[in-house]
Amino acid sequence: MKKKRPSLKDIADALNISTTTVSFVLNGKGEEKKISKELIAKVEAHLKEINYKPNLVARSLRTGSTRVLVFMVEDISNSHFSKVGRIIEDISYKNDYRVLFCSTENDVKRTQDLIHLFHERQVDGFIIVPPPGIEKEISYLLENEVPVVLFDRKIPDLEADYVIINNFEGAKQSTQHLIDSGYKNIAFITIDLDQIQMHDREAGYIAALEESGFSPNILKIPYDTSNIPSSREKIKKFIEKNKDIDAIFFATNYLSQSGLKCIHQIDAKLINKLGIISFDDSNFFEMYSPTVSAFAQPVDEMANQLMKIMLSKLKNKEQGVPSKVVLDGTLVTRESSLKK
Amino acid sequence: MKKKRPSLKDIADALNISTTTVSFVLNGKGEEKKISKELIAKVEAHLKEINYKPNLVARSLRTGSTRVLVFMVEDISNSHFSKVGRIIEDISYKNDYRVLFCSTENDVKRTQDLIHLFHERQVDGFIIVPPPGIEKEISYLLENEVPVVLFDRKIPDLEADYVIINNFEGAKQSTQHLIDSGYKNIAFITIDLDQIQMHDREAGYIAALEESGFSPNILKIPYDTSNIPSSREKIKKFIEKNKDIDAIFFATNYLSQSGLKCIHQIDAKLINKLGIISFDDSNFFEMYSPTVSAFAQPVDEMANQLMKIMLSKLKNKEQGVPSKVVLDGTLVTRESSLKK
DNA sequence: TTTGATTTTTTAAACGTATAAAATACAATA
DNA sequence: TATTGTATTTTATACGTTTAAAAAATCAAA
Repeated sequence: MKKKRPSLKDIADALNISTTTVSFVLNGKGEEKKISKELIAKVEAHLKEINYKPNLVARSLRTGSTRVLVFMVEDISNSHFSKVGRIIEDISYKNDYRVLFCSTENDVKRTQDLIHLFHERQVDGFIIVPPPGIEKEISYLLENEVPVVLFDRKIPDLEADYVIINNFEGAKQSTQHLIDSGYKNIAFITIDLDQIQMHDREAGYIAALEESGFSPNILKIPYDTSNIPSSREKIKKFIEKNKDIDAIFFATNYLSQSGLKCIHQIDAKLINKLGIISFDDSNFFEMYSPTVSAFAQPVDEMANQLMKIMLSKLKNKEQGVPSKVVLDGTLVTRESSLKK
Repeated sequence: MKKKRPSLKDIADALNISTTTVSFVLNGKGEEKKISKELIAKVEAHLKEINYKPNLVARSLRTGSTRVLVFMVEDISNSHFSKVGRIIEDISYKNDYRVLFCSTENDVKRTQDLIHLFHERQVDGFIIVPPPGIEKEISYLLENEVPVVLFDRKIPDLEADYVIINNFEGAKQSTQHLIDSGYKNIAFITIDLDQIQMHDREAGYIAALEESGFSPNILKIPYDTSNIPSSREKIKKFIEKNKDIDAIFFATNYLSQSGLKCIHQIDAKLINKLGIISFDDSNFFEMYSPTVSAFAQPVDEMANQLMKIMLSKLKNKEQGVPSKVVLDGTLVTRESSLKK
């Protein structure tokens, strides 16, 4: 005795009216469609009584819209991304959209799968932090006129909307701050990925050093979520070998966290001698001792801009030139970057 | 000039055959349905050529199945849950299901929204870590014969399938281990939530102490993700006030992490005097210094059991008595729980 | 060249909703 | 009374699939 979920038809039959009428009332179009007050009341009462839940799959098929957006980032548990995600979720809710979150882990194959999974299920829009090599899938979405907004990094030569920050300036400013604090031997620890935002950060670091006549000292770690211990080994060796380093600029917040652990392991007192600054802020940094300085991305503004673009694309399917938004971050100076 | 995505009909028209034939080939039923080899080849070639992607919304409406499962946990960024999630995702993929992850944040309202969101979109099954107060929605799903498997904690008086661990035994064993290591004044720091697994852990702690004639010393922190600093204040005060404590048993891995930071802040050397053990393991624990002992849940087995139950429910919609699986965890002893 | 058997392909309906267009009811007007 | 207008409700179709059942095509035997 399998209980079938009631459909509009069942309700219509029970009340001896047409499905159209029920549908109008259900969608709050009763008045507009001039359904009589009594009938509206009757239908509403019945809907409530049986606790009717519409079949959104059927609705989506009919309307062509799922009212679902996808937010795909490198790692949703990274507080930088999850903060943006939370704001996006709020704005979406207010506009009657739901948001699905997922992590690409910077893996192309996985990202492709996710994009297809959601596109075939007709989600209405994508907000994506694109991993390297994903150009083709993004183009595919674009060709099919699916709203896409890139975030955190753009894809060169691709005419897509994006919201990013000025990575070069941010990195230059951060490095300059360390120089201003009196550090003279500033290392840069980054990820060995061919992504434009990483190149920009590196370039900003080098530019600041050159202006002051210092020379760069860079360590590149392979990006590999599954092998954190090995990255930590690399960082450790690097620090131990370069005894003259008096400050380190980490290119991402998770690198900083790994780095701090390494520093602690090498020598619990070492942290008090090194100047530290991180690209991207993290909750962790104001809890650590010493508190850690960071170049923070404008989380609120990014989320707002992303959703502004997304909502406008959802509204007018025909689109003009892509919006290319480049925001400035702010340097948050805490204890770790002050000369001791 | 909006480009419509091609449908089965379009393909059928282009090839001058019926949609049925196309559908059979698309679903690999060509041979079975005795479509001629040449026609199969022709259709397949065309499908590939236009890079056809079926509309899964339409398919779901027709078949009544989305082949999507939902994995709802307290916090997907907690490594305990994300490890289980990863295995579940693997098994699901092999069985042609996709998995959506989401965090309830232990919030009833949010969980209700999520359950409705997904149920109305006809997902095929739910694996849920139920927050307190969610009984009604779970019952609702059960009544509608939606496959649900609870995990991490059960709901008393609810006839649902679940996979949990023996929290009482785990806590007792962990406490006993501290006693065996020579600690005499063991505190228990837990979350002030009316959840059965928390009660069991507390009871296990108390039972072990009583057997050895020690008396319990318990701190309960309110569960509140948004207010981590305040919990840390509470822990800090508790430790500072109870100078005689020589060991602490934390009821969850995130409490342990907060706790470790507090201990470090109070006195960098304090960690070397205290015995520490955590319920639930974490990646963090083997990186910390000292490495942290934990009572680890059998992540692999839990995931396997969860999926075994889920897949069987998905197969035979009619179900007999619920599967109630209670697993044993294992004590992972590391440096932090050895007497110094 | 008809019959039957077999192979191959198509017709038609269904899933549950939304909505344009048509239909009905009812009152007011001429 | 017939006509027009307005208010209310329904009919019919579409969205893109899947699939039972019917139909057509092919071939072998009689």
